Amino acid sequence: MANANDKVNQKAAAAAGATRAAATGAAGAAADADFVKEITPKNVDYSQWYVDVVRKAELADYAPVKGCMVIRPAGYALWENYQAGMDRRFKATGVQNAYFPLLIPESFFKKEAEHVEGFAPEVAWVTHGGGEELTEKLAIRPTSETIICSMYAKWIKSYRDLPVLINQWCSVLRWEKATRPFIRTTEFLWQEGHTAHRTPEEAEERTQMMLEIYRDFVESDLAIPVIPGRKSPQEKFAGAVHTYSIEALMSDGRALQSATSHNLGDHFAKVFDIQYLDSDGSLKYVHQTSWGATTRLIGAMIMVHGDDRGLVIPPKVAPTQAVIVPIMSKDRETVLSKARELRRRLAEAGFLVHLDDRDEYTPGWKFNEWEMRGIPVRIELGPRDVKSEQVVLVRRDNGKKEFAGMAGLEDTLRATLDDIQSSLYLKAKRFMEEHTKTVRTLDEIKATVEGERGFMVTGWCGDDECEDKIQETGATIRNIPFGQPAPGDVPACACCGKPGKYLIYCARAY
RNA sequence: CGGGGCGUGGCGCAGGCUGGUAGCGCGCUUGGUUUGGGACCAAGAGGUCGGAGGUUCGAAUCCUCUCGCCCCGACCA
Repeated sequence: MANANDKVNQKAAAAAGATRAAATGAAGAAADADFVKEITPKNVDYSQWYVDVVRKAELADYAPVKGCMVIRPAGYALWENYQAGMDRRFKATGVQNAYFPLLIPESFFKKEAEHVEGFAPEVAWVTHGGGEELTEKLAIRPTSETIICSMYAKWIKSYRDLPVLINQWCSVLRWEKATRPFIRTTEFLWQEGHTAHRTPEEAEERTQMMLEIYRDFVESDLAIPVIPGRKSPQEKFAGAVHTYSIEALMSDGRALQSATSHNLGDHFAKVFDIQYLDSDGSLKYVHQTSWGATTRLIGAMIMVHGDDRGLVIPPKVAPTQAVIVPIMSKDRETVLSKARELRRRLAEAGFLVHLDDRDEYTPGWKFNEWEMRGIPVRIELGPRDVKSEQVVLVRRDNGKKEFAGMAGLEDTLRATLDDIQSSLYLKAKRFMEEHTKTVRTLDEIKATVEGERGFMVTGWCGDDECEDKIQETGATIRNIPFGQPAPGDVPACACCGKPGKYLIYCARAY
């Protein structure tokens, strides 16, 4: 890593002198390498690029404990915006927030057989407290179904108590073997929604409703296109009847499960004895759902939109939407007071705007710095602009510069941010489409996984053995997308060649 | 958990083979000149070389163990 990085930087530094003179003021993607230091280019080492972006943009840093990371203010501000975007949508459907304990008694955890089996390998246990060994060890929650179900059993008595729609924002712990910042860490932040319903139909409706909320949030706010669908039985949540997911495609061609929604049926209700008296006088088990999204979505945003200059944040979730960089060469006070006035104006208009009036850095340094941090729009304001009542607007997504009149700047900025938001989505969507191909055989899957990667669309007979064979190629069935073709139009199974039962999306996944 | 790579001031690295008590660039501090794409000059501060043992008169360097990070695979959000 170090050697590759070093060589690249030397090369970039050498090239810089030659090209910098030629690249006058006009910014462009072609000039990328000249200005980027400290970030390994994507095509040299993608993983290193990712880690470099995380650290240089100060989103996170490694913590003293293996697999754990510190989410720094720049990263946490993103998460707060994600939370706001999702929380608002959850509440609009009647969901309320609550908080359940971190520690779960072993006996609770063991009740649902499939659930234990699925999570056992990655659970951390508390065995001592107050200097003494505990009589029953306590699991640090890897997910909260069990503790929440135990409470639902106490709270739910009548059909009039239903539905119960509760969500909690918290962190969970899963002892992972290989970790990467945001994508997979030992402890991670998430939300987990847990609902209880009167009928299976109502539970199923909620399961799909929540997946649709995730799809809407991820596509609208994070500008990441996704494939919504159902997980294969092998890939579903441990203890669920079935699981739905939204799958996104990262810019290295690997898929990332971005959120999941589970129909738990009455599996947990039966082992936790969550029964209600229905209007017909009979005792019935509730039907449940759970659904979650995590800080992994930050990793998705980095990998979908980021480039060799660093982070690119979609305006809708950007903690800072525009940064004003004053050029204070001469007439310092005039420029600065104009910049302050501009900041106030834009803030009053509702924009998240920052004025970088630090004296110790040159404008050029600030340009690079804010690009690395992914701020959607830069507003340059110099003596010439003050005279002509204008500013220079520079877009992070494509580097384009334009002059904008000081009057009506609010409208221009609004339109620019909107355009960046939709451009990012369209660009990602185009990438996903260009990296989605139809395959017919295992060999084709294998070749694709080892080659250009991306999504592979094919048919599947539904047998576990065939899914296992797909997994041996390094790819997995990401999901069975909604909107399946008519039974006769499903392609043949890529493994056994028998008539396909499902159209599936496969990919090498994170 | 297997295979590979790397741990040396805040960051990136050199030194290691051939042991002699640590150096470079960036950053940081102070002063000055600068400011439209990572400015310049001068003077400074900062390191028990990841950790623990061992070999040796002497260890960043050699040996053993250990911890961490990164990459590639198997499992997961």
